Amino acid sequence: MDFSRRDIHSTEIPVLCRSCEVRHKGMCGALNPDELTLLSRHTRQLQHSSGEELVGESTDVEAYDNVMRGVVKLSKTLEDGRQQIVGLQFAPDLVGRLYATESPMTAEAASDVEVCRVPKVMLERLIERNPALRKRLMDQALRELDEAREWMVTLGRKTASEKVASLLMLIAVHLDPDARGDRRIFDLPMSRLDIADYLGLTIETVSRQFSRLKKDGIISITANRHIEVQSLAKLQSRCG
Amino acid sequence: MDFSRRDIHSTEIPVLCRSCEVRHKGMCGALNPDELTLLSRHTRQLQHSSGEELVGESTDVEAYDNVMRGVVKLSKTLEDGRQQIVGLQFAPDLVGRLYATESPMTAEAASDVEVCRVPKVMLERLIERNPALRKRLMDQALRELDEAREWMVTLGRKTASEKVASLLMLIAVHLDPDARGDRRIFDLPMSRLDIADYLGLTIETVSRQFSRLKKDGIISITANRHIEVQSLAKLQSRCG
DNA sequence: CGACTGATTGAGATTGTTCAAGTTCGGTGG
DNA sequence: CCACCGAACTTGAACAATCTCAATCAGTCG
Repeated sequence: MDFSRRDIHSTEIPVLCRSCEVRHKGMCGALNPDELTLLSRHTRQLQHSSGEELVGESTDVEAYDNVMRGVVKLSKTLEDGRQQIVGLQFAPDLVGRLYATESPMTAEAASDVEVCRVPKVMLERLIERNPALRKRLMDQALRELDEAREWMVTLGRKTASEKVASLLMLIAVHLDPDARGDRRIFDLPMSRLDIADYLGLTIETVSRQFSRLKKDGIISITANRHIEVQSLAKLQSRCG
Repeated sequence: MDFSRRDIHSTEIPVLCRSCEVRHKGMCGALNPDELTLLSRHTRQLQHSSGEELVGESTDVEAYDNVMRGVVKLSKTLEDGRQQIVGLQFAPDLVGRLYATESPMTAEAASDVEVCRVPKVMLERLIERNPALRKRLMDQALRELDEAREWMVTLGRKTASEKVASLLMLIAVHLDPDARGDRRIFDLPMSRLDIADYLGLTIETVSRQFSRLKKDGIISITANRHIEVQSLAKLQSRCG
């Protein structure tokens, strides 16, 4: 969203993975110079605009994507079309189910996104040889599992209003983990429909809950996507 | 449930981990004879009766539990007491959040349970040295993540009736993965309240859905817990 | 046999959905 | 710059699903 909407689809851009500022926190931070050089010869930095699919549900996986910028949503769909978003991935997460030949879900750019695409076998060989990398990916899997279970509580036991508050909280925290103070300003990286699909609600219910949070002075919204959280503490108190 | 309800609480029984029949599929299957011997000197086989807590939410973890028999439920609770079950673990799963000092959830015996308890540091050292073990635990984490996401779809997007059918399906498959044919007979390893907490429903709704499945001839229930699935295919068709 | 726990059933209240208008936003072309 | 357009969002009213509360039933334990 903070990204001029050029009409680019999956455009390669000539930048190496190693030059990315998020690298030390992500996968690449576990690699030594030789490995980075090796990797850079096999990876491509790609841009996807909002809505583009990175990997389809039940399709073969031939590469993993390291998120450099933007937000990727993971979703699953029932036969009749009902959809559930089962995870959001922010930089510097690695997108893709390790070791699976078939993706258990769809990965799609929620906002405009920049990723570093690594061939599947390439990464898996690297994991074999590099314990630090292996540990990082293990930690990511465990963290994602924690988050998935946390979200199960939200889906199963919270009211619509608590669900919406919880999502705003989640995004506020993920988009700017180091921010201080009680206020937050950010752009939602997803549409109302995405939000509804994440929360297990309809867009109408989501909209009503946003209106209520506005009326109660906890947030203000401009241009549909631009959110100002007046008080994280008050928002937290609505999360159930 | 298939276990006489003696009043035993966390009783030690003098059997080594290596002697268990499930070992080749679980963690211990990745160990060589030396490691097994080493392990057997530091582990204890324990029995827990239904309802006993193995690990409390937000408490320190000092050991992991390898499930040998029975079902362990993982749950999280909101401040006001609303509870959500976020996972079920069957033999030969390892219970416990790897590498965390504090457990993100409660682990509790859903049925009477037998576990092999391994000290935390002991197992973590073993993981360092044994790539096969590491891979198994990585695979378990990834599988649990898949299951958690699968369940998010159920929680977020399925109707009460589909939720109940999905749970019966899940249990039928897990309790007897190798069974053939279209019928299944098993004992529910959990109470109606547990089921409700797993599905994000109330016990009344769960009960009504069971009654409906009975009326429609898809299952029959005796003694509250004993389930006969007349047709897995029909049950599947109700899973959404 | 009573008391107790867990499960079922019913009736009414509540929450969230559905369907049907409106409204706002962002882009496009005159 | 403004009018127009489609997509995304909001709002309202009726409806349906699920919850809540209360009564009843079944099985178990003393």
